Amino acid sequence: MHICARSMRSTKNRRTIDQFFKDISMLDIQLLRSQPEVVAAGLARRGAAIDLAPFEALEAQRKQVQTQTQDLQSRRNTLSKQIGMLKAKGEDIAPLMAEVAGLGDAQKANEDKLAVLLAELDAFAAQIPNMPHESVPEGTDASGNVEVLRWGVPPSFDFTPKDHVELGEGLGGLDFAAGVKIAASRFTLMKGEVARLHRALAQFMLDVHTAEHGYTEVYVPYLVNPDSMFGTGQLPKFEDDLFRVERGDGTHLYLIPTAEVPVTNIVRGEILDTASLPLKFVCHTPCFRSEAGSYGKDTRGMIRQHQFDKFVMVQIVAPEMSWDALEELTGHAEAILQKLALPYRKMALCAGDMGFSAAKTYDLEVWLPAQNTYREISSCSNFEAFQARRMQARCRDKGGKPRPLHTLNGSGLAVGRTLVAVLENYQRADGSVTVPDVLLPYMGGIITLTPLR
RNA sequence: GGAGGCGUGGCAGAGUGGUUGAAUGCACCGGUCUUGAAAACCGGCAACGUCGCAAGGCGUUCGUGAGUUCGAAUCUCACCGCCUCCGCCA
Repeated sequence: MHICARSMRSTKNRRTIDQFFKDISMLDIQLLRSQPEVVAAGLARRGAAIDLAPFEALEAQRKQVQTQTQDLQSRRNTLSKQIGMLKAKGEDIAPLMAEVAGLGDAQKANEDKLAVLLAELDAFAAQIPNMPHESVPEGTDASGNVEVLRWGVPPSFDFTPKDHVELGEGLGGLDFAAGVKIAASRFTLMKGEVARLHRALAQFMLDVHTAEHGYTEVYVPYLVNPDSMFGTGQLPKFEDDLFRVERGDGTHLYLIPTAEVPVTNIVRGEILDTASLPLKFVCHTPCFRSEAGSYGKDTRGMIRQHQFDKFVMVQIVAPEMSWDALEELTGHAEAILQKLALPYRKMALCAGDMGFSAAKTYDLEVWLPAQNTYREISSCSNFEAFQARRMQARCRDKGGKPRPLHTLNGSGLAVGRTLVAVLENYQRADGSVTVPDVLLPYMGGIITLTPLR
C-alpha cells in the first residue's frame, strides 16, 4: 500500500508532526475523528466499507504518544532556556545539564514512535474517497446514473451511417496504422482536412470559453512532479494509469493525464484573498493515459487513446459558491455541444460510479450514430475542499482565518471525441462530412470534407 | 555544462549559537482625533498541529532534508530553487 511520497522520501522518522499532517486528509481528518459514522455512511453510498476500529486504536495511541512527546519537548526547551540564562550570569549549569542529558533518548524514542503512528494514520486517511453530496443518486455502478436532460435529436440517416474509423480513413485523414508504426497501438495520426478540423475544434472551444464564458487561458507543463499528482488525487492510488518519465538524477515526472493536474495545482500551497475568487482557467493540452487494465475496451478507433487533446475548465471558488459553480461550469461544456449542434445527454453520476475525489459529477454524453448510443465526452465535478485540503490551497476573508477553498473542473471538451462525434453526426451518404457552421471561420474556406477519389 | 552570489513573515528588510516566532518599514485590521476623508497618534496583525467546553496552554515551522549542540534562522553536509557571468542550444 502506498503512502505519500513526502512520507516515503524521509527514511528517518524525524519529520515534524506538522509535515505529516500536510500529507494526509484528502478527507477532513477532523471529520474522521469526530464523526466517523458520517464517513462510514458516505463510503457505504459509494459501495465501499470501512473498518473504523483500527483507525480508532491508532488515533488513541497517537493522542497519548503525541502529548507525551510534546511534554518532553517542552521540558527540554525550558531547561535549555534556563541554561542560557544561568550561563549568561556566570552561574553553575552542571545540575541542569545532568537533567537534560537524560531527556534526549526518551524524546527520540517517542518521536520515532509518533512518526510511525502518523504514517499509518496518513496511509489510512489517504485511501478514503470524498463524501458524495446529498444530491448524488444512489447506486453502485453506471446503471445507477440518472439522466438529467437530453438535448437535440439524433440525426436519422437514409443510409447506414459509417463509424469515424471508416469515415476518417475514407477522407484520408485518420491513419491508425501509421500511429502504430511510429509509436504503438492506441496512437493515431491525423492529416489534411481532418487534422485541420481537429485544430478548428480546439480553437473554437478556446475562443468560446475565453470570450463568452470568462475563462483565462493558461499554458502549462505537460510533465508534472509527484506532489502535483497527489494534489489532485491521481496518486497514490492510480499510478498505473500514468506514463512515468525517469530523470537522470533518480527523480521522475509524470505525463499529465489531464490538464486538471497542472492547472488545479496553480493554487497549491497558496492562501488567496476570498475577494479575488473565483479564478477561472481554461487550458488545452494533450493528455496521456496508460489505461492499464483497459485492454480490449474500445480498441477500434479514437475513442480510447494513449494520447488525446482535451480542454479543461478549472474553477477555484469560495466554499459557499461551489454548487452554483458546478451548474455553471457544466453549462459551459454543454454550450460547446449546443453550438456544434451535437445531440447529447447529461447524466448525474451515482455515488458508486464517481471518481475518487469528486463530491458530485455530471457526465455529458454525445450521440454517436455508428454506435447507436451516447458516449462520454465531458465530465464536470465539484471536489469541494477535497483537493484543496490535499494541496493546502486556502482562501482568507478580510481579517478572517484561512479555510480550504473549493475546486471544480470539467472537460470542455475532449477534442478527439468531439472530432469523432462531428465526423459521425455530420456524415453524408457519399462519405463526405459537412463542416459545422460554427467551425467555418476556422476552416479556411473548407465547407465539406471530401473523400479521396 | 563551468564560475560566483542568494534563499527570513503578504511585501521590503534586519538578524551569524542562548528568554528571537523573529527588529524596522510598508500593507492590512481596530480605535482616538475630524462634519467626512487624509494626516498624526494608540493598539492589533504568520501558518500548521495538538490538548482544552472555554479562556488559554504546548509543539513545529526562517527553501528542503540530514547532522553538530543542553540549545540552531545563525555552524556542517547534501539536495532544490532563483540571480549574474561564460559556454551550448530549439
